Amino acid sequence: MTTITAPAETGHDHGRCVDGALGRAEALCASRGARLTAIRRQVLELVWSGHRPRGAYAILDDMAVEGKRVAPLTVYRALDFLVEQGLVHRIESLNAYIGCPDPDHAHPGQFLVCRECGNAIELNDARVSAAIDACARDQGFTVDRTTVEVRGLCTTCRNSLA
Amino acid sequence: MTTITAPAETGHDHGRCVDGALGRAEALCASRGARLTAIRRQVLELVWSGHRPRGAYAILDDMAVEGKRVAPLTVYRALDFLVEQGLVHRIESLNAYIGCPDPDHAHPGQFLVCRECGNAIELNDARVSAAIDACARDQGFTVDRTTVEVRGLCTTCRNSLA
DNA sequence: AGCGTTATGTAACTATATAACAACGATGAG
DNA sequence: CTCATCGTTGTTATATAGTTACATAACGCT
Ligand SMILES: [Zn+2]
Ligand SMILES: [Zn+2]
Ligand SMILES: [Zn+2]
Ligand SMILES: [Zn+2]
Repeated sequence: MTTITAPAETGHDHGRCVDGALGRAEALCASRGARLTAIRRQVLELVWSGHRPRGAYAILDDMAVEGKRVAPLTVYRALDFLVEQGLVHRIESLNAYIGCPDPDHAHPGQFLVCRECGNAIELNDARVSAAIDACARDQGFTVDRTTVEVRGLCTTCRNSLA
Repeated sequence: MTTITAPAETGHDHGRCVDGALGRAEALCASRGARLTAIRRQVLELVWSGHRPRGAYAILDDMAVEGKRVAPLTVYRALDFLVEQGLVHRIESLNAYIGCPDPDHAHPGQFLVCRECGNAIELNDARVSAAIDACARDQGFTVDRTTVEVRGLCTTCRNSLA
């Protein structure tokens, strides 16, 4: 199984994309009895403002109105909640966060991150997971969490640089 | 091919371990015309002070003598050099650095990091690399660099917690 | 309403990393 | 050997990322 999110499809209607994500989040939280409060919802929406990972402080800036800034903690708490619920993934190599297109099914998170456009494509490839699990098993290592992040150049950017 | 470093072998003589790493570094830099200066050598030695990833500021503390501290930049510059030469890997999920046991052959870096003892085992498993490359190819993505980090519990710690 | 739990506010602080510019020092050409 | 050059290091300031401690407010149940 390989699930793919295409961030920069031609004709991509991002408003719809965000609405879908927020809708799934509402439903998921409701079904779990988790509270998607106003702040958490706003942070989730801001994480989804594009398909490139967004840093906590960028979100913090987004939330400022008329010189009034929320505290970093407010954002980090919301992000912690969203990550816990699987609505958002953290990209370790960028210290940034990105919305998950498929929060209903638990999965690690494997990402291709373009160095030019900054977009991140989420994969969840069974071959990769299986290979990692096999290695861990060989070492007698019990896996909690895996981080797979690939930096490089996406198709679109490669073509446009040619 | 699966290369393994066992950080916590019983009877592991760490002095020898460090000497070996420094020797390989000397030879490698000499063969490349790269300059392993006193500072760089010291930072490499401190990275190798154990088999757990060490943060830049921890190294900075290590280097302080009688209240005299070097600047962060000094450490970061040395680490940049060491990473560039493949003598050290950066662990993204910990913002920390660890010595590479096999700097002579270029390789990404795949790590199992124990949540209890903090030790990191470096793997370089061809199955994992192949699976990732295949995914990237499927997406038309050109790979620069891959980050594979697995967090969990090592054999030793699992047994001692039992 | 009363009460425990969960979420948010506020402030100060720690940790991680980079920028800009000056000074030093090894190396090689002349 | 001397000077010019380039890579390395020093110094100071600043940017970015994340946490601790404690107070207050909202919610959800009885
Ligand atoms: Zn996901
Ligand atoms: Zn791109
Ligand atoms: Zn290595
Ligand atoms: Zn362990």
